[in-house]
Order: sequence, then structure tokens, then C-alpha cells
Amino acid sequence: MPKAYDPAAIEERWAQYWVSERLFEVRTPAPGTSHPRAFTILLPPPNVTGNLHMGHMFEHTETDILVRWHRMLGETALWLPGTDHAGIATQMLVERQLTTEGTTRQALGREAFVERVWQWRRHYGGAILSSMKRIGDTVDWSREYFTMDERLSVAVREAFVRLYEDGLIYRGAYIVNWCPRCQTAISDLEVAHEEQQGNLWEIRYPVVASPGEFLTVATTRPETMLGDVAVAVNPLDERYTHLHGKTLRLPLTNREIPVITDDWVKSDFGTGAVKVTPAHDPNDFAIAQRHNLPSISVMDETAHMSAEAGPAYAGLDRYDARKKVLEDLEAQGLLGAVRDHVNAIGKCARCQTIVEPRLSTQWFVAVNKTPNKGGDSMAEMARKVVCEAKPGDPASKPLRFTPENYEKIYLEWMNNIYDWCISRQLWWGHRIPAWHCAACKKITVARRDPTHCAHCGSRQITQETDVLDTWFSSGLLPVTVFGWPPPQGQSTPDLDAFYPTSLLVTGFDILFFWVARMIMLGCYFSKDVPMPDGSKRALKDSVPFREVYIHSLVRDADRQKMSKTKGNVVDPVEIVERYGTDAVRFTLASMSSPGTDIAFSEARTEGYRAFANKIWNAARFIFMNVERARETGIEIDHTVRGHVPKADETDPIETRWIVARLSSVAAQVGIDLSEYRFDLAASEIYQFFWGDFCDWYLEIVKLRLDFADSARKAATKSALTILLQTFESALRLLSPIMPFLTEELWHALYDDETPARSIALTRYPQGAAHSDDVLEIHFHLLQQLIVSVRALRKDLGVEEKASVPVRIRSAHDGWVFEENFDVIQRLARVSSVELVSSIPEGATIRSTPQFDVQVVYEKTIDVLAERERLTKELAKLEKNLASAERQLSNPAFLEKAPPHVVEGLGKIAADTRLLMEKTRKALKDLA
RNA sequence: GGGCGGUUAGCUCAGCUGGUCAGAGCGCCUGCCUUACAAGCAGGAGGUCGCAGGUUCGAGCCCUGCACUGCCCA
Repeated sequence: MPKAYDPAAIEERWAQYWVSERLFEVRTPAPGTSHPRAFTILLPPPNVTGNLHMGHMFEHTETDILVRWHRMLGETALWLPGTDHAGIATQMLVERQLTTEGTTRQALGREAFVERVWQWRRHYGGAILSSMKRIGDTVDWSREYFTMDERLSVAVREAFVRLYEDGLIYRGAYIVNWCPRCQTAISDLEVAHEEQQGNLWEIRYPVVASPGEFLTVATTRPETMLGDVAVAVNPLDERYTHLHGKTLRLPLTNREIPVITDDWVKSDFGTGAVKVTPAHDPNDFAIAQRHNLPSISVMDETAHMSAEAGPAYAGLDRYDARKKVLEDLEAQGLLGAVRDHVNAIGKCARCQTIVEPRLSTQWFVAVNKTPNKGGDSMAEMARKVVCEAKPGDPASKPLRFTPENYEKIYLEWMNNIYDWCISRQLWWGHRIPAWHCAACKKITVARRDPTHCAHCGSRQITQETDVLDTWFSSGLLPVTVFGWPPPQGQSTPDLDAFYPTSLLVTGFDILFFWVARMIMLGCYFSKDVPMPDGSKRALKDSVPFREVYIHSLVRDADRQKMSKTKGNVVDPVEIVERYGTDAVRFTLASMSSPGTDIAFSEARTEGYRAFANKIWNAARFIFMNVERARETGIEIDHTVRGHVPKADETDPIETRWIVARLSSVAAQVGIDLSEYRFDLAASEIYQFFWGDFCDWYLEIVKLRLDFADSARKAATKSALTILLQTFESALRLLSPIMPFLTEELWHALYDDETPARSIALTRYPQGAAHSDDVLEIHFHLLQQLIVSVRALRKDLGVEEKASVPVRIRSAHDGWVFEENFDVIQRLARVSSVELVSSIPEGATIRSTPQFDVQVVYEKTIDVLAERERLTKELAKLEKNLASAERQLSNPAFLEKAPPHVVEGLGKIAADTRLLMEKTRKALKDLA
């Protein structure tokens, strides 16, 4: 075994082993058979175009820890992977490729283009999946899906048709966010808002009936005035009362438009008069609807002015048009004041192009509408799942969020939700299964491609060219991956076994995009699927997942959001190659405290690589001793290794102590993981492995491993047995966080005759808190003594290698020191221990409330340094005592504080007083 | 404009429903290559818990205001 741990030497091998041995595949249980409780997690499917970034690695680390933990608890743990076809992202990528080849998708034509995307996917689509294998994700690869798979496409189509039949999908002309570069509608969520310094222009609109009079409007977008259909003022605004119902002449055009009143208009904004341009502003669109006004589109899909804008402007880019409109208004003397104004602009989340509100015909899901067949709207169901609970038992909610505050954020959004625009003007995606009839203009929506119009029978039908929003198909995943739709009135074996899934681990950035949609669609479509026993599915079993754990965001070391444009993306694979996957996983786990973002720190990763190395070397030490044992004829029974060690009264103190510690750590880690406190679990294990197991237990156990003295053979064998058991258990405890290292050492521990094919398939150590309090007190006393002696040695300048005698004056429990003389001797380099009733005057000592200890050594102490130390300590003790006494002398405190607090503080005060006395004496003796 | 977080050691962060915590790792100082580990061992130094009030017998912890900072939504 090499002296230093080299992750590169082992990780690749295990990563391949886990996949090729198909260790984490979960078979569908045969119908009607009983099976262990299922723990099911759906992997948020990464974009097929994606590469693994630190955010993924973080999410996967947390998820994998949970999945491995649940698997080791004996549950059927299914983590289901797949990739998302990612409509816009993928199409853009392939289009860019075409550009470099000097061609375009339009030149290729739709069919050839789509085929081209498939080709791309076959060649490059698996990058992120390979990375997942490399970092040890224990997903079930046999169930891997792609959102455009035939099976899923059929399901997506079925879902669309059902929603259409239920009256929840409609087509209509609405203002949508339009990306002029992608040339498609995008959803509200795909728009990133930004503040930008702009202007607010005042424009004078002549009043038709009153020459020389103007109504001045204020606008941030003068170029859209060409599409104005009215000017609106607040009905209560007295400045404009006389103009109500009057007509204005729209400058630069010959159109006449009315002055209307609407409550929406804020009198204190601008001039209190706003132009109404329904085709280019969502608010204006709403006003136009209320007032039955027409819409005039003056821009085309590339954000150039259309013919409707008039011959002077048609063909101009929107910003060139703005310039010209302003110039023309200026020339006509109709331009008023120009003010600075900060306005919020929307940018396409994909390509950063400024989004144009555009009137267009799109497909929508009516999320607030009651279905034709009755029942709750989707949004209503989605609200109920987090609200409905048995009285006084919030844990009985069908769906819970961790951290809890996300429930509020989710509900807030769900309460204000608008209809969901699901059509995209792309070629890559699930094409909407609707056909337009050229004869009767009606629409036929069908499960199978129709040959004629369902309304008039005409054969002149053409399929809708739009595809579905990517989130429509990914929103269906919790049901579709398990075989939905089942035959009428039935279920599928996978839905029976795995739906609802147990947990969703994801980031809040896709809470609305994806989580909320899964909840709506999952509830809607699963509620008609009967339960395994044939009964009707209740709301609590319709949810796509019973819990949602929202993790934090990973940022770079300077707290900046990692993004490609900033160039501060930390490549996890590169870090993994330098430090090992385990160290990176441990870093991410230990930094994952809830609520705060993570600033990824390489320094910490370095620290955890050292931790891995520490364990590696502890293993080397153990193997060395196993080897020695074998050479001296001590055989360790292999079968004892898989058990959590048990100690009895006759075992040495360190044995009983480490066994108790292991037990309480195992118990605590179980609690931590159940609360998603990966950070606490990690630090608990770290502290145990390094602080307890290596620093104390291993050092002491060296005393027991005596291969020379045949009389001590039994004791040696017993010590080695417990050592092996403890180490083996600790490896299992650590394995969900550090799967590679623990797998390697675990196999080595068994000489490759392992009881299972992987440590991941063994059982997780269970424990109990505080299994032996008295013992812990005694062991702690021993530790304190050893630490005191070491400190004294340092103060006295005793050479590192020299052994010295010590005198101990102990209040009680002195036998602990006597009985464990050998431990003290080895760990503190002591030649003899003498228990005395008093320590000679003037000796340099260390004190605790329980004991005083003197190191007998001729070299004198650095008096000045010692005085400084003692003075400082005395001051601190005085401060503590004063604070304790202040409270203890307060009648209100004695009366109101709980007894155990009063008692505890009393003991602290007594101990402090004792220590102060000792410290004062030591100071005096120094002089 | 609305909402949600954060502010604790030089750095990165823990600190549970107020009492027994002022903590960890890294960094720093000192001494050690003690045959598992120098990616190590041992011993240290270092904080008025953002500021100001309040509640309480008692406040990093609860309340109010302020400052700085990050994010989400409009």
C-alpha cells in the first residue's frame, strides 16, 4: 500500500465497477409482491447540451449521500437518471454549428434539421452522464431516459390531448415575451429583468376638436407610438377631465384615437397620460381588452418595423425606428421634455437579447380553470398539497418543503399564477399534435396523426408548426418515467411501486419552471390512476414527490454566481482530478448548511484530501498489524468484521470508550441526514475519525498490540478484533460521503473476500446516544490529564523524547490515573505516576477542578511567560465568576430559572472559584 | 417598489425551541521527520457575535430601527 493516498489510482476503477456490475439497478417488483420500502428520487434531468458544473456536483453529492444512506438502511433505493432535450438551448447550439458550416436551419429544412440535432445528440449528448459515472452517482442506468424518447413522446402527446379535451389547453392571441433573436415566444420565467438607464420622452398629441391644444403623454418606448390605439388617463385625474371621450390625432400617422379612462393609469407617473399600444405592451393589452380596442402590430418577428408602421418606418430596426420617430416628432415640434429614467428591461435568459412584448397566437394551459369534467383547477390542486394537513399536524401535508420557507414562496407564486404559454416557435421539441383545417379553419387535436379534419372532413389539414415548451415534457416526468399513461382505469407496475417519489432535491432557481409544473401536472394526471390495491388515489398520493429539498447555490470563492460569461466557472472534474472525488464530495457536504449560498473553497477541499489521507494511513496501520498478527499465529475471524463492535466491562477503557463513541456518532449522523444536515453529519464523522479514532484510540491501542509476548496473545487478539470492527463500521458510516476511499479500504479489509459486492450494499451502522456516560467522564479525565502534562512539558522545556515523572493530586477518581498508567506513560511520555495528597510548595503545576498535576523536572519554567499566562487565565476566570455570581445572587434568577440551570451555574461557580484559588496560589509560588 | 436571506476569529463557515459554547477547518506562532500518516504529531495566540435601542432573571439567538451586502419578484 502506498504511503500517501492517491485517489487517481483507485477512483476510475471503482466508478467503472459500480456501473459494469449494475449494482444500483432496481427491478420493477412483480405485481402483488411485497418489497422493502421504496426510496425514489428523480434526477432533475440536466440539459443534453450540458456539462457537469459545480452546481450539479453539489446537487448530486447531496442526492447520492441520501440515496446511498437509504439503500444502506435496507430500502429499495431508486435514483432515476435522464437528460432533457432542452429545446432552445440545443437548437441554438446546432444552429451555431450550422453557421460555421456556412448554412442555416432554414436552408436545411425542418426534417433535415431535426435529424441533424439527433445526430448531434448521439455524438455529444452524453458528456454529463459520463461525468456522473466518474463522480460515483449511484443512479439506475438501466432506466436512463431522454425526454424525446419515443415512449415519453407518446406520453407527452397523450397529456396534451387530455388537457385539450378537458378544456385546459386553448389557443389565443396574447401578448407574450418574444425573443427576436431566437424568434420564439418565451415564458415569463425565461425573461431576466434588468435595470437600465433610459429616458422618458414626452410627446404632444394634438386634440382634434381643439386646434392648438395637446395632450402630452410620457413614454419609454416612442417607436411603438405608431401602433397606438388610444391614450389613457386616470378617471380621477382632474387635469384631464375635460378631455374624456375626446379624439386625438396620432402624430406621424393620420389616425385618430380616443382618450379613455382607466384606473390602472397612475396620475403621478410621467404626465399622467399614457399611450395605449396593445400589440407591444402587456399592460396596454389588458387596457385594450377592457375597452374593446383593436391591436395594431407595428413590428415583425425580428423586431423590425412592419408595413403597419407606415412606409417611412417599415423595415427599420426597433432602435433605429426610435431614433427616426424622435427626429420626426422633434421636426414637427411635438417632442416635449426628455427626462432620465431607469427602466426595467427584459432580456432573453438564453441569448441576452432584449425581449419584445409581442402580440401573437400561442397555445396556453389554463392553470386556474376548472376542467370540463369537473374538479379542481391545476393551480388549486397545487395549492392544496402544501396546505391540507390534519389539524395540529403540519407533517401530514401531502407535500413538504425543506427549508420550510420555500413553501411560502411557492404558494405566493401559485396564488398569482397566469396561464402558461406552452408553444415555442422552434423545430426541436415535441411538435404540438394539432392540425389546422384550411377549409373550415377549425383545429383537430389527436392522439394519432389525422388524415382529415374532425369538424368538416376536409383533407386540407396541416400540422401546427410550434413545439411544446421543454418544461411541459419535463413537468410530466414523475409520471411518464414510470410508464404513464396506463391502460384505462389501471396503473403500471412502476407507478404502483415508485409513485409518488420520495423526494426531490433541486435548486430554487427552477422552483417555478419545473417543481411547480411537476406538482400541477403530476397531481392532475396521477389522480385518475388507481392505487395498487385498486382504491381511488387520494391527493396525498397524487403528488409527484412527498418532499422537496431545496439546496443552496454554489458560488465561486468571491461569492459570485458562477457563469460562463463571467468565466469564473470552477470545473468540478478538474478539481476532482486534483483532489479526488471524495475530497470534493466531503467539501460540498460539509459546506451545505441550509439557507446560505456556498462559496466554493479549494482550501477546504485540500483539508478534506488530508482527511482522506489520514484514513488511508490509519488503514495502513491496521493492515500492518493484521499482517503481524498473521505472522504470529493470531487468526482474526472474518465473520466478526461486519458487526458493530460491542465491549464489555473487562475490556480496556479505550475500547469501551471508542465503542460508545461510535454508537453515539452513528446515532447522531442518522438524525443529521434525516434532517438534510449534511454539514453536521460530515463534521461529526470527521471529528470521530480524526479526533477520536486516530488521535486517541489508535494511539492507545498500540499499547495493546503486543505480538512479542505470547502471554498477551488473547488481549492482543481481542484488541485487534475490536479495532477491525470499529474501523469497518466507521468506513460504512463514511461511505455515503466518501464512496471511493471507503470502497477501496473495505475491500482491502476483507482481503477481497467481502460479504457483499460493495460497501454500498451493506447496512448502515445504527447507534444510540449516550451509551455510557460514566465511562465518558472517566475517559475525559484521562484525556485532560494527558493534555495538561503535555502542556506542562512544553512550558518547562522538556525535550520531546524525554520521559518524566509526574505527581498528581486528585480530588477523587484517582484510580483512573493509576489504572491507566500505561496510557498516560505512552501518550504523555511519563516515566512514573505518583498519586499524592499534596503537591510540594513552589512546584509548577497545571490544575483543573478535578486534579493538580506536576511534572517533575529540573529545568525551570520561563517565569515571565508563565506569569503572563496565569494572569490572563485569572482575569478570564474572574470575569466568568463575576457573571455567574451576579446571576446567582439575583433572587429573580433563582426563582424563575429552571432548577437544572441554577444547579449547573452553581457548579460552574464552585469550579471556577476552586480554579481561581489554584491559579492565585500558582502565581504566588512563581514569585 | 414588494419579498426573502446574510453580517460571529485573518479567511470560509457552525452555533437547535433564549441558560452548560463563543466553536470547527484553513491560515498564523512554537517545538517535534515519536516506524500509520510532515497531506503528519504536540502545544499555543486570536472574537464587545454589524450598529443603536427594547423584551427578559438571563440575548449571537427574540422584537424595533439603522447600516452594509446578496438574491428573488415587479
